[in-house]
Amino acid sequence: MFSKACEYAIRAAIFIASESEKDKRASLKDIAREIDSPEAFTAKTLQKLSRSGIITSTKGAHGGFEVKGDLSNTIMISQIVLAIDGDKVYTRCSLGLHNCSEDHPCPFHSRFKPVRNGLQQIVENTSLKDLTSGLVSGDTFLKI
Amino acid sequence: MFSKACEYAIRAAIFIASESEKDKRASLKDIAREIDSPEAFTAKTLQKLSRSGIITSTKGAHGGFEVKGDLSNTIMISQIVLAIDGDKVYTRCSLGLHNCSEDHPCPFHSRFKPVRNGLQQIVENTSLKDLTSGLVSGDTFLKI
DNA sequence: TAAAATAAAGACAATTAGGTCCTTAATTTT
DNA sequence: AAAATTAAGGACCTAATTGTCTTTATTTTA
Ligand code: FES
Ligand code: FES
Repeated sequence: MFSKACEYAIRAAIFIASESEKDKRASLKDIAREIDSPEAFTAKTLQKLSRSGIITSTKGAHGGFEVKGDLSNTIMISQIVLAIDGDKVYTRCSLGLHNCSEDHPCPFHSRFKPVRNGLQQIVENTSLKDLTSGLVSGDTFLKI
Repeated sequence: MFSKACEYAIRAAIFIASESEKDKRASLKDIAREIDSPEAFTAKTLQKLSRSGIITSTKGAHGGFEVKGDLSNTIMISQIVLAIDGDKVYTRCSLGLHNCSEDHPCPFHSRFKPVRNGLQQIVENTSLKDLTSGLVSGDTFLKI
C-alpha cells in the first residue's frame, strides 16, 4: 500500500507533531527510537518532508524537527503521502494496465475504484492533528 | 497494492477462463501476448495457480492452460490473490506496525480498516466468471 | 518411432526498494 | 574561539522483486 519510507514518514510526522505540541523539537535519534525505524533511512524521508514544508528542521544543539504553529491542523495525511510516494496510490490500475481510465478499464476497475476513492477520501480528510491526538491520549501507538 | 506477479496472475486467469468458455486451452505464448506480460515470468505465476488448483495445465501439442468445468463461477479473486501474494493485503498494518490489532492500533487503524475491509469484500465476492464476462462482451480490457 | 509442441524447473541477471556510512554544514554551548 | 551537537548530502551496500535463459519432462502428431 504505502512504501516503507512513507510509513516511517507518517509515523515520524505524528511523533514530531506530538512533541511540537509540548514546544519541544524532536531529534532524529529520538524519532527513530520512538517510531522504531532505521535512523539514517528515516533521515532521508524527513529531509523530503522538510523540503515539502510539512516539518521544519533546525541544526545544532537543541535542534531537531518540529511542526510549526498550528500547521498540524491544516496538514493532511495526503500531503505526506504525496511528498513521499507521489499520487500513484490513487491513480494506478489495480491490474497493472498502463493507465487507469474509464474508457479503457480493466475488468476490476468498476469494483476497485470505490475502494481506492475511499482511501483517497480518508487521507485527504485526515489531518496530522487528527492522528496525533490519539497518540497523546494513549489510545494509539507508533511502534511494535 | 497487488504485486506484479499477482496482477499478471489475475489477468492471465481471466484470459484463460475466457478461452475455456470456448473450450480452448490457452498456451503460455498466447497468454503473454494477450495480457502483454513477460512470458517466462508469467509462467512462474501460472505454475502457482496450477498448484493451487485454480487452473489446470497440460503439456504437449495442443496443451496449455484451462479453467475446468464451471470452476470460474466458484473461484473467487481472493483465491488468486491468496495463492500469489498471501493474505498480507488484508492483514498488514497501514503504517507498518508489526501487526495490525484492535488492542494495539496505529493512529490510522480505525480509518484504514474499513477501506481494507472494502477491498477484502470485493475480492472475496467477485468470481473469476464475473470478471471474464466483461472481457467477453468487450467492455473491459487486459492490456495497454 | 521420431519429431514437434508444450509446460516445469532451476539457475541466473537486472531492477527497485530499503538501508548504511561517512563527510560536511550549521548552530549552540562552554 | 573551540568543542559539542545536530541535520544535510552523497556514495555505497543489501535484500526483495521482477525478469531471462537453458534444460528437462510430457504429450501429441506425423
Ligand atoms: S483500469 Fe484497472 S483499476 Fe482502473
Ligand atoms: S494497526 Fe495499523 S492498520 Fe491496524
